[in-house]
Amino acid sequence: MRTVEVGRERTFIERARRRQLVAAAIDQLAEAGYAGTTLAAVAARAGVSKAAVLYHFTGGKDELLGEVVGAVIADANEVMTAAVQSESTIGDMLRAYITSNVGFLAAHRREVLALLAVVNGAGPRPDGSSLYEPVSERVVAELAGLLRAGQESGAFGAFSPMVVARTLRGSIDALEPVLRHHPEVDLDAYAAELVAIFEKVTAP
Amino acid sequence: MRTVEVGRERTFIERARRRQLVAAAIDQLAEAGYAGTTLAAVAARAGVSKAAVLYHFTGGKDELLGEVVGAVIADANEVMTAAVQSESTIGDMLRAYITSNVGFLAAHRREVLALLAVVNGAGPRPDGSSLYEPVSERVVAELAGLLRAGQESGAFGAFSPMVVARTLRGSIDALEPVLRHHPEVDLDAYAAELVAIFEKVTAP
Amino acid sequence: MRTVEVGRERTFIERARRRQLVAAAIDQLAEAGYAGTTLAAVAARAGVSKAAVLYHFTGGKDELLGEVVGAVIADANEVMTAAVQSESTIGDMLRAYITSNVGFLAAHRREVLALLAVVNGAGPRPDGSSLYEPVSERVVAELAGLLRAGQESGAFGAFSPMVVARTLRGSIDALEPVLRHHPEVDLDAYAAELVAIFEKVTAP
Amino acid sequence: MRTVEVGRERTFIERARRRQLVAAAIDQLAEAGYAGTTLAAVAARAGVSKAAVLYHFTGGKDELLGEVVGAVIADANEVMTAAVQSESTIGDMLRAYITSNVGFLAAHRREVLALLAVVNGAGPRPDGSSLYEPVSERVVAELAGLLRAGQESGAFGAFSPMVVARTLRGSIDALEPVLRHHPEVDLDAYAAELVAIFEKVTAP
DNA sequence: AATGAATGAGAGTTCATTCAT
DNA sequence: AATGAATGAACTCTCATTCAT
Repeated sequence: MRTVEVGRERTFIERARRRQLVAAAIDQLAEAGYAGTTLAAVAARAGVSKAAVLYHFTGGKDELLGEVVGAVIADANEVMTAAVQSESTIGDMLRAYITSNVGFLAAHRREVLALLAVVNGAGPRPDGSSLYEPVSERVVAELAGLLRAGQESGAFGAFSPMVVARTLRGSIDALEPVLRHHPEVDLDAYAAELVAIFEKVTAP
Repeated sequence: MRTVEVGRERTFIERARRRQLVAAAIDQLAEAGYAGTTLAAVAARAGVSKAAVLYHFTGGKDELLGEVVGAVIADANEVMTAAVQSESTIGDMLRAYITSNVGFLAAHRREVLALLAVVNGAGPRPDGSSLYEPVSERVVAELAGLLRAGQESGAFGAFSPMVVARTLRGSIDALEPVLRHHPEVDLDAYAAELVAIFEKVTAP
Repeated sequence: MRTVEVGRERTFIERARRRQLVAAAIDQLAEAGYAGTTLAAVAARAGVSKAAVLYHFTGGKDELLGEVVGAVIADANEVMTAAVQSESTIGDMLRAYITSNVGFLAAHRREVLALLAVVNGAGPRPDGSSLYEPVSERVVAELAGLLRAGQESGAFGAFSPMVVARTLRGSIDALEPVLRHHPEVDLDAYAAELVAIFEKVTAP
Repeated sequence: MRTVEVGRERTFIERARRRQLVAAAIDQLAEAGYAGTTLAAVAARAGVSKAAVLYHFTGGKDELLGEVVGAVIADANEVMTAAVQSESTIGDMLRAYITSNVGFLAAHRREVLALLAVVNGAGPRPDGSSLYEPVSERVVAELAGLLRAGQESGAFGAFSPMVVARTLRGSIDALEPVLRHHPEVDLDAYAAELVAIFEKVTAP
């Protein structure tokens, strides 16, 4: 019964409602976490009925949360890709990667908290597979690629690209409690510190 | 909310049962994640009834998971404190911190996966408070203290202790997917890489 | 409950649409059964919106399914009445009843499956009343009348007209699984067997 | 999560509760039909909560209704097998089949109405397969076997065993509206009429 | 004539928790 | 010390129906 019409056209109003519902879901996730994000809560936040949410997201909660994840990742990707690609040296690219990433976190606290809530909250599937971990692993792999390229070009020194990539991702993800509980922290300064740290790490 | 009935005596058998149930909870958390860890699942794993779990953990699921967190943290603390305190220079202490931490991860995969499942999976309480984040924050603060001491003694160079502390914690927590999905990774080598990284970062 | 708005005029287009929707409902009933026949499914099959179905069938699902029942029964009636009335002896009439009925089943599998789906699937109303059983009872009563007339004219022997009428109806309705799952069965031969059976039963 | 411990032991109380719930389901099915038989209705009838029903029938509604079907079929089988096997000639067996079957209907109206409600109401599965039709088909096949044996022994005349078997089943199933709406009908007499009918049909 | 949007009522199901035994 | 039985609250999801446009 679940129609999977891939390229299905959407009206303007429908797109607006979907955006509104995704926004409500993001807010709810950021504030109440994965477990606290029920369809009822999202619907109430958006001022509509539960059924309305399911009307717009035929795929149910999965589709809604999937859209949250997709939307935030797409936004972040856009910002970061632009920042990284506008640089010419690999060292500058790494700097841009860090600063644009932290910048995105600072500018989209709620979105990022929501993303982390979903990715951490949606445990392993009953069959053991994991829904979102492949995404993270891909991100780490790409980052490792950048680092390895830097080494090959002589811009970076010796280190294990995978370990440093994982370390960098972990360093950025570790900002979650800061986002949530320490809004007073100056994230630009934080980004500058991170840049300094990874300059030391990658120095030739 | 965790009741701390001061002076509550426990018989030997009772302590044994509690330990058994905590172990079952750890296994369940490591395999099925936070959402997959229901009282029924834990009880079944331990071969007892749901009611038995609640008999031993009057505080309900919260108390059980709290005990999981407490037990794993206590174990880790013991190992790491011993390792760190057996060193004499601050640099060696940092190295010991990292290697003993990764060593603990390697030796207690299930426990650590369980701990992370609880800490990441248990969202904010309905009242907004957070159950486990203070623990992490305390850990970060202690680590920052160590780093700051190193700076004051001249053993370490200039950097933001809080940022590096958070970075180090994030780096270690980022090992979770490795623990879960890449058992082939040599964690001793990984620890050595991490040591190298943070030697560069803290170098005077 | 079926509203009979006397004198309600319908345009040509409206009648066509209704016929189309009834046809879609028949197809859906035949394939997916009573439970699988939702307004959404019928609308999708007809290529219109759910709301369109309700626009044409103000009485809602009840009216739509009622029309299905009515249409199929009317069709069957027409065929069978013609067949029966073209015979002159009562014995021939009974034969014609059976063969034309099975013939209708063979020629209108989908319609008959749909009819049976509705009649068997629609349970008693909440108030206890039954929507379609009166129809069946009327059919049985008419058939019993034919049999009784045969007895009074001396063409048939002794038997309970009501029991034989019910038996004959049951015999024909028992063809449902054949229609659905055994399309290879030769229904003409089946009809001939039924005729033979009821000739024995009604023989003087 | 659904444990399928086949040979699972049940306590006395549990068996009693299950029987009670099956009885409540039978009553509900007989009175309100398949669609009217919700877990809430069954639970209310039994004076327990919905959750209690699911506590005793881990498999949910499917298991409950399956038990209804199984129980009624087992009861009917017992009665009819005993009746048929206590006869020595095939002709007597057929008579016993009919009378014991109608006798069971008379003595267990509600059970039989419930059985028919489930078998007719549970439409085709989404995958197209049917849950209970195989049962009916098996019954028809067995009956046809009996008839064929009668023919081979010379006790019965010429006819199609499958058609007569289907006809007999249909004849008995056609008693449903009588059970439901005509409690005044004398079912012993009805059975005698059926016996007479099928004696004529099977006469050598 | 027809629809997209929205909804309320109710479905089956899960789970932490209570309580008499 | 431990349990079987039971429950209430909450969850996701389905469906016939309404209504402004």
